[in-house]
Amino acid sequence: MTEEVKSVASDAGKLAAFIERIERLEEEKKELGADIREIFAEAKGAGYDVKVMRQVLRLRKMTPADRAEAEYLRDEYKKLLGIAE
Amino acid sequence: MTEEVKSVASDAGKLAAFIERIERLEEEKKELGADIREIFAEAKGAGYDVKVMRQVLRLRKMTPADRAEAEYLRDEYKKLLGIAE
Amino acid sequence: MTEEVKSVASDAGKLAAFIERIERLEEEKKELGADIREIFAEAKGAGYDVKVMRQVLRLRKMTPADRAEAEYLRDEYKKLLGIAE
Amino acid sequence: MTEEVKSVASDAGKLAAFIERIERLEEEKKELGADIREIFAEAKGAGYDVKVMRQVLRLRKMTPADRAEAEYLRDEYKKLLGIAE
DNA sequence: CTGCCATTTTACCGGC
DNA sequence: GCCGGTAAAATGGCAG
Repeated sequence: MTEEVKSVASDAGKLAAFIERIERLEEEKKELGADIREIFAEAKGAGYDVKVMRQVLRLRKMTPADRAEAEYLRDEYKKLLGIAE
Repeated sequence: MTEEVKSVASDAGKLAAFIERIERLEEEKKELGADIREIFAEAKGAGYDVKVMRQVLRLRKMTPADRAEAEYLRDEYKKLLGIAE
Repeated sequence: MTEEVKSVASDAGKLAAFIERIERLEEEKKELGADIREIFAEAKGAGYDVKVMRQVLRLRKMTPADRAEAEYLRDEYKKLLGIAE
Repeated sequence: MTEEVKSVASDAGKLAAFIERIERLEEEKKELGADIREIFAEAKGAGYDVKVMRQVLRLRKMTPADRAEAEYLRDEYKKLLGIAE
């Protein structure tokens, strides 16, 4: 007596609801992205270097172990290629 | 003759404030991403195909964009023809 | 149980070789960019409007892409309809 | 007796020639890009970390002064934000 | 010098 | 769990 096999056209409204909820959330996400860009612009106006800020943000996201690993690799590659410290 | 404008040692708190505001917003963005994934999971549980849903979302996004594109192309051609003859 | 697979201290020459091949190709790319700019300059000297030329180039690139796009959209819709009914 | 005011439809062939030369060069540029991506893939297959390779390439492009400046700024920001060395 | 556009780069997500 | 491709973001370059 399986009545629920695969949702099809019958509950189109349900699918539409899912889609719309997702679209709403994506819209909010987009706005947050805009807010973030605004803050970077503001920081730039205050004399900070946006690129470096992004690097730092990346570092703060990493665990200490990841950070160590990343720095280790970069240093090794630099050594192998003869880039001065 | 100060050419050095980049903010550095001064305003430790200001930089930190910018960074923290950004991190807060990124956190919210991340949460929205999680919410969206949840809805997909829910829809999947209701028998919908996630891949198809993503296609629908993409199409809904693209279709208006495409219309704008087509209009843009027409405009460009008109401009070019206006110049050439 | 070596879990460390990332190449590091070994093969200094190998890494350097990869890097140098890439740098060589990037160099060539850059030169092509310069050649292109030169042609624009030449065309400008011959009385053509660079901006318009760029539009023409863009249109010539986009028009086929757009056709592909339209076909793609049709396919997607067909697929979706095929599933829904 | 200015005969050369603005090139127009009359020398359409000339414009076409410029356009085609440019398109040819752009095509070559694109191929070089593909070649580069291929090398990265090869390096990856050999166990190298592509992301780090890109960092190193960037470093190699910088002058020592730029490099020092970038590292100085990054370190300062890290200090200000309390990121451990 | 600023804004725009193209390219590159990063992050995400489903599939294997 | 990793890899691949795909979409968004960011960076760099150019014309104005």
